[in-house]
Amino acid sequence: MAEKQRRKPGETREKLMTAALTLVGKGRHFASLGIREVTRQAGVVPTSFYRHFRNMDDLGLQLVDELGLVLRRMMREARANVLQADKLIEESVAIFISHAQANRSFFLFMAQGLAGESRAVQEGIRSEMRFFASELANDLRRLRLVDHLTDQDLDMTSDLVVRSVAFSLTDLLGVSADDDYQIEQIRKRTTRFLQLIFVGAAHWKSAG
Amino acid sequence: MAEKQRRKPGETREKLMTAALTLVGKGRHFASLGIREVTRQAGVVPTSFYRHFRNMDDLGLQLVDELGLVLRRMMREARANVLQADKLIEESVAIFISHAQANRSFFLFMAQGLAGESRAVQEGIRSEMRFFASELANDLRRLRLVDHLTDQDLDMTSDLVVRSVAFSLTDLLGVSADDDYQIEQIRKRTTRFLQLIFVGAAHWKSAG
DNA sequence: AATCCATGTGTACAAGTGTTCACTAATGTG
DNA sequence: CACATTAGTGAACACTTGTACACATGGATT
Repeated sequence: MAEKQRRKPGETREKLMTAALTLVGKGRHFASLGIREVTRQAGVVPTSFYRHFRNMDDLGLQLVDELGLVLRRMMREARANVLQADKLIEESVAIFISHAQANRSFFLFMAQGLAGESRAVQEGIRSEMRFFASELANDLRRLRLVDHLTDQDLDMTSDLVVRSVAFSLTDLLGVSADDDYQIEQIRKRTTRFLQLIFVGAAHWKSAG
Repeated sequence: MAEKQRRKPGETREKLMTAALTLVGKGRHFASLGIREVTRQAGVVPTSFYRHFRNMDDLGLQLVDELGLVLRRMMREARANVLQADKLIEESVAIFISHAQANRSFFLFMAQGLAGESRAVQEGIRSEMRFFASELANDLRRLRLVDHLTDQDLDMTSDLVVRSVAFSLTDLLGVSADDDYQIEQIRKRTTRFLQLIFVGAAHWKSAG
């Protein structure tokens, strides 16, 4: 019989989170996942679940935390790789798309969670997006590309940018991961969205 | 015992769809609803479900069709009520928000379906949004406010507008329906988003 | 008036669900 | 080394689930 096999601490915990993400990656919605289902996918007995999470919402919240890490990695890479200001938008979008592909399940979870069942998860994801937007605003301020904007207007612009990119995410996750043509279309369209927004920001007069 | 009580044709069908929406309105996610749960909410025996729908996805698809009607009503009202071009954005946003409040469950369903479990529902909602965007493009063309834009750029602008509004929807549905302050904030922010986009469109040069 | 069919009802069943409990082995701490 | 804690296991529970079946009934069609 299968004996207890204790391995690295937190390994089962990680297996459970990965299992949930895997199921989401297979097309399931997080809200419809059950404890037994997740433990089965993880190759663990159902009772083990309670050693690490109180319920599925709890697991979702911890996934949001990990999502935060993914987003921070993405920001860091963008900051490191986007050198020429004139290619800023194109390159940022490209980096975003490649990260979204590499962490497909994570971003699926994020897109689902925005209108998900758990209010806490919803709020967590929203909060991550706000953080992302505020970091973007800082970067833009630092680059001094939009000096004429008030802080408030800059925040609004960043917010709109982040939302637009997030929405493109749902486009991206809707097409199969190897449909290069469609992905290229999404990349182009997202780029143009952002360009349009920045043209607007360049000519924006506050309190208009 | 409760005898069969045949009423208007399609009444049970409607009761089932309303029941699903009601549950969504109560905070449940559509993907996590079950047949028994919906029939229970509708006050109908589980087997009745199969007289009208093959499964929950099927019910979802029919909800998307009804959602289309709601959107069309909203468009019609916007066209009838937005008279002065200079208040176009403000008034459209106001109409949108009031419709979103009046049909809260419908729009919750829409927000959920965008990243939902059923690919067909997802595609249906996306298709409704495309239609909405193309209608918006037509209206803008008719009003001759953005004459310098190519058809393609006009489509892109409309698309971005619809997406931004749709995202605001998730903000709106996240706050309680009688939190006037928050709703007013969302209204203002959405209005500014659209103004920013239109400033961008006004200064947009194609093939930039 | 006879018939058909769409739509309703009740019963049944096998499978899956969340959660509790008592038990056990590995690990970190004294 | 002894011991408390953590993290794994399997069996059991009371329910809920989707779906199939046989049957009833009202309205429409013939």
